[in-house]
Amino acid sequence: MPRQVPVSLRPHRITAADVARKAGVSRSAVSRAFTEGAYVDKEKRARILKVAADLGYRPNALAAGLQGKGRSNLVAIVTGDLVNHYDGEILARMVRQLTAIGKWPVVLNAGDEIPDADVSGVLGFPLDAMILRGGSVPDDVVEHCAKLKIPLIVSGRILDRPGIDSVCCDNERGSALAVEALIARGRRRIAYLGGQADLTSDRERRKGFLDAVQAAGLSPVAQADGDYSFDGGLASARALLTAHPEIDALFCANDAMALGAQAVATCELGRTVPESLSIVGFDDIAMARWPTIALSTIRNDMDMTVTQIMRLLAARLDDPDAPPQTVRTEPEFIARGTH
Amino acid sequence: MPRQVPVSLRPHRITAADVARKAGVSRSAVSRAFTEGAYVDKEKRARILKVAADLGYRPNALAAGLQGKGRSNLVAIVTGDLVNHYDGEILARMVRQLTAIGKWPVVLNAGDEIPDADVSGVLGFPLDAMILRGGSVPDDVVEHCAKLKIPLIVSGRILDRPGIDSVCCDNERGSALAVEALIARGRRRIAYLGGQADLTSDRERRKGFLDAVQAAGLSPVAQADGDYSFDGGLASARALLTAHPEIDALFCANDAMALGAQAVATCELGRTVPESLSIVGFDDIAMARWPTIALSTIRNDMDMTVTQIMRLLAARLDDPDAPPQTVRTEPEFIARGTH
DNA sequence: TTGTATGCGTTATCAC
DNA sequence: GTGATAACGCATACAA
Repeated sequence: MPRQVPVSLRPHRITAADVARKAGVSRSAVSRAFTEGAYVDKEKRARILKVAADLGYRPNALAAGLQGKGRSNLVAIVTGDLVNHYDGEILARMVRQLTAIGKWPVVLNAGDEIPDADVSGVLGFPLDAMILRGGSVPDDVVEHCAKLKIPLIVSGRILDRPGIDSVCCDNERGSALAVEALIARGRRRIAYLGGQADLTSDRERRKGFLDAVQAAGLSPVAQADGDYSFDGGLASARALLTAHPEIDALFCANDAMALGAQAVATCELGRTVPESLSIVGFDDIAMARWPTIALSTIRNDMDMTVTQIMRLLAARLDDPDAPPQTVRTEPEFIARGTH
Repeated sequence: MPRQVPVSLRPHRITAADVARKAGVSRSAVSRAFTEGAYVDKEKRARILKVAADLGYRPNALAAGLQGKGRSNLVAIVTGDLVNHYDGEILARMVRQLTAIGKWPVVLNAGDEIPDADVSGVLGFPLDAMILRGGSVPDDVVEHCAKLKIPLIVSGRILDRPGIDSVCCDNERGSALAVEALIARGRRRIAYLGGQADLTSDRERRKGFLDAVQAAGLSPVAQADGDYSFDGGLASARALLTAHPEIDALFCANDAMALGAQAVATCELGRTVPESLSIVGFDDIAMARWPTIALSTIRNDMDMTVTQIMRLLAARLDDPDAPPQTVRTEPEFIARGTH
C-alpha cells in the first residue's frame, strides 16, 4: 500500500526523514547528529550535517517542543505601551536577554489594558513562562497560568499571590527621594502628577509622596491622575497648574508625564523650569539624559530589573515548585536640570 | 500492560485525552468541540467545554501547528534598536496588527546588526512568515528562508531578490521634499547628516539629498555618516558644525540624529534653531510633535507602512507562489519649528 | 453525529 | 554505535 501524499496548503518543509533518505541513514541518526553529545560516528555526523545543510534542513522546533521532556522555549512577554519609552527600553533588554539563553519571546502589546483574549490565546502554546509588564494583572490571567502550570513573572508591581515571582522598584522609597530633593531645593508647594490611580505602581508612588511630604511637615498642594503618557501628563499638568498657580514643584509618576508637564508649563503657561517650577520624573528613560531634556528623575534601574527578571525566570525553570520570590530594586535620585 | 507514567521535568499539562476521560467522550469529540463549525451535538459540546474550563484545558498550539494542514501562526519580527523610537513605534503597531489576525509575533532585537545566530535559531520554528525591519539583510538569512519556504517580508528597504516582498518609503523623494523646504526657507548652505552609509535607506536618502541640492543649483556644504542614534547624531553634528560653521541647515537621515544635532547645536555650540540653523529630520516619530521638540521632519508614515506589511503578508499567506510585490510609501514634509 | 485510526516531525528508549 | 519504535497532543479522513 503506497503511502498517500497529502495535498497540503503549506509548502513541504524538509524533515529528518528526507535527510535520512538522502544520506542513507536512519532518522534516528539524523536526530542524533543534531543532538549535542549524542553517540554518532564522527564521520557519519559530518556527512549528515552536510546533507542537511544542502537540503536546508532544520529540526522543527514545534515537534521538538512537543516531545515529552522538551521545552517549547517560548516565553510570552506582555508589555505596556511602547510609546512611553520605559516599556520599550525594558522590552529591548528582555528580548536580548531571552534570546541569549535560547528562549524566544512572543510579544503582546498591552497598551492601556491587558488584552484578555490575546493573553488567553497565547496560552495555547506550552510557554516556558510568561512575563507581565505594565498594566494591571487580571485575575483570570493568573488563574489561567496557574491551571496551565505556566510560570508567571510579574514586573512593575508586586503580586502577593502564591506561586508568582515579581520584581518591582521600591516605589515609595523613590517618591521619598524625589520629595527630599525638591525640599532640599527649597520647594514647599509640591504637587503630585499621578498615573492611573488603579495601578499598584501609582498607588505606591502616591503613598510615598504623601508620606514624605507629611514627614517634612508640609501638605501636598494638589494631586492629579494621569495615564502615564506624554499627552496625559500635559493635560493633567495644565489643569493642575491652572487651578493651583502657586505650585512650585511637580513630582510626576513617570518620565513621559514629566515631559508633558514641562511642555505645557514652558510652552503654554509661561513658566520656566526649574526657575519658577521644579519637575521631577520617575524611571530615567534614555531621553532624560539628553542635554536638551536633562530631566531630573528617579532612576528605576532597567538593567537591574531585567537582570532580576532573568534570575527569577532561571530559578523558576530550574524548580517549578520553589517558593515564589519577590524582589525590590533600589531607586536613585538623578539630579539634572529640571528640579 | 499498564501505560507507563513518564517522569517528566515539565509539569503535566491537561490534554484533550484528560478532558475526554472526564467528560466520558472520545478525544475526537473534544477536538471537535473546540473546532468552529465541526459536527458535534450542541449539548455535548457544551458539556465538553464545561469540563475543559474546569480542568483549565486549552488545545496545545504546538501540536496543532504540527498538524498537516495547520499553520504555526508564529511570525518572526526582526527589528532594529528600539531606543531610536521609530522602530519601537512600528513594532508596537505590528504586534497589535498581527495579534489581531491571530498571529503571534516572535520578536528579535537586531540593534545595529542582525544577529545571524538568532535569526537562524528562530527559523527552527515553521514560521508563517518573517518580517525584517532595520539593519541590512544578510544573504544567508534570505537563503535560509527560501530553503525553508518561509515567506520573507522586508521593510525599510527594497530587496530586489526573487520571492521577497518589500515595503519602503520613497526615500529619495523624502530627501527632495526636505531640501525644497529648506531652500524655500532661504537656506543655501545645507549639509547632510547621514546614517550608516552601508544601509540602503541612507544611500537613497543621501542620493535624494544630493540630487535635490544640485537641481537647485547649489552644492552640499558637507556630509557626515552617523549611526541613526541620538548620540551618533550629536557627535557627527558636532564635527560637522565645528568644521563648517557656515552651515545654515542640516538635513538628518532620521529624527533621532536630528534631535542629537539640535542638542549639540543649541546646548554646546551656541546656535539657535531655527534662527541660525535649520534642522530637518526623517521619520516623524511621536516625539517630534511635542511642543518642546517641534521637529520639522519628513513623515515616514508608520500606519501606512504597517498596513502595507500586513497586506503583503496576507497576500503571501494566501498564495505562497504569487509574484513578489514591492511597495513605496509616499513621504510628506511636516513643517514644525526647527526649519 | 460519533468513535477509531492515522499522520504531523521530533526526541528518547530500547534492543541489537 | 545503530536502527526500529514509542510517545508527545492534536486534527481529520474514514467507517460506523
